[in-house]
Amino acid sequence: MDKMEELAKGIVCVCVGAMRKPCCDKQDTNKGAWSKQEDQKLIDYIRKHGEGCWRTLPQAAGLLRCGKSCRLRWINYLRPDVKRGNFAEDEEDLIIKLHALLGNRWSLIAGRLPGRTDNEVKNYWNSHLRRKLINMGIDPNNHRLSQGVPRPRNTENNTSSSATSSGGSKVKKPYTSKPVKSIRKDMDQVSDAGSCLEDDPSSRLPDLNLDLSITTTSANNSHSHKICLQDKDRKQNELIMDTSRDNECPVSPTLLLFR
DNA sequence: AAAGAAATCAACCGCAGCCCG
DNA sequence: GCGGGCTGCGGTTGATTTCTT
Repeated sequence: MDKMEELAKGIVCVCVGAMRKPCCDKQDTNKGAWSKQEDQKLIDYIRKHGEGCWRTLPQAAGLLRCGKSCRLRWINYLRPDVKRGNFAEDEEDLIIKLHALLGNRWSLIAGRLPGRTDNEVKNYWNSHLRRKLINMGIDPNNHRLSQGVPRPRNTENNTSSSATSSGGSKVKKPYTSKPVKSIRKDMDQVSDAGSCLEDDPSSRLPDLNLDLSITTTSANNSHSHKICLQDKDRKQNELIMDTSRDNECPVSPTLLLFR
């Protein structure tokens, strides 16, 4: 079936010469996991020539990969400034807040997390944070308190569970109320992220073509993120997301967003 | 110890937007 | 203004790892 489709595509491409070329000649490219040699070739080439021109890079670097694949491998894994390992609690909070603001714009979110890639943030959201919010009774798609999901009885328990998920050891099944597959089904039933902003015109975001800059300030026990939203007209608005963790506020910083 | 289930993450795919001729 | 090429993004898949029974 697949081969027939490929064949058919090929025939069509030959017949209509002006048609858009595929990003690479799939017959001549490797797929799947990268070998160490391939990684090294890519690193060496980019060190010499720099990033860019992904389409011609594989051939120039002697790689049997398509340009897209090279770019992805470099950005997500090989780039020297890629930060690997568990997400800090700060980073988790920031992702949740930015997701509430921006929706699934992973590259924008990742851009605010030094050393993190969009793919990593996306994976982390889908595997950890989504469930975390669900468990807290928050709809991860629109960041509203959801009615169908039981509210947390003890906030402290929930915040502590969040700490474990971001901690050093891998804690499996921190939020076992729902298997992933059923969560994915749920996704179909609720609107996209940010939709809550759409059904409430008063809270609609002005324009998401924003220049976001975030500064993290930590002093003593207080902790806050300042987010500067700069729109196309260079009109700047500052949004302070107070995530202070002092004793007055035993609630997870995450929930402050929904107050 | 083994098998099955669940979780994680790297990589692929297709589309949209930008840029340039 | 239009069309084609390239890049980047987000959704999805599938292999691998880890946990549970």
